Amino acid sequence: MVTRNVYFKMDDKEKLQLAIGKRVKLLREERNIPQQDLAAKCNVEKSNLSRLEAGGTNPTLYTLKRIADNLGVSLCDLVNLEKI
Amino acid sequence: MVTRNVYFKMDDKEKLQLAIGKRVKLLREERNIPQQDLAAKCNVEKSNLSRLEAGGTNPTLYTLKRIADNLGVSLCDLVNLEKI
DNA sequence: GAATTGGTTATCATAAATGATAAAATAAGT
DNA sequence: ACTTATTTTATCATTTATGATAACCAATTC
Repeated sequence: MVTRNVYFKMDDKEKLQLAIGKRVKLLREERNIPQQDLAAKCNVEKSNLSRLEAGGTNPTLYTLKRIADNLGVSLCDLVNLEKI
Repeated sequence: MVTRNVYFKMDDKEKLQLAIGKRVKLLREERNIPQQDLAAKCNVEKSNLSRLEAGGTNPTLYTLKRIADNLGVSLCDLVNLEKI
């Protein structure tokens, strides 16, 4: 049995994922852009974007950058999340 | 024009990676924190952090969050990159 | 009711991020 | 020059983000 030395509580990651998902969904819906349209613009699979908005993934910087660009916000603005 | 790209053409992803790496390195050095110390605090491998600062990886949001926290900046601030 | 629209969920494959370790290179101090 | 500290680089294993596809659900619209 390998004991991993986890510095952060395990649900910090999950909270972060939920927060970024919520933020993307909010910004997208404010602009009335269907999920699949945003996905297409960003060159991400719609299933992937659905998972992301649901907090089911820990997106990479590049994925976030493409989403930010196509939502018309800065990367900084996109990751301006509620306190976690 | 012949677009043969004999000379290396950096794509957006690579530029982004270089930019975030540069930013992390700058913030870390401003605080006089050795790479290995920051890596340990963030619970990331020092080799991983070295690659990240060199622009050799496309970090996930959670990795960036841990780095931001341990550098004492917000995520928003960490990804406040030069125009790409 | 059938078709459409927007979204979700499941599964599998692949690419890539990260972990883990070691060695080599570089810088800094004595 | 000799340590010591710091960083870089290489390699391999593991985990996971993403791609790709399909099926499904819930409203709407014709």
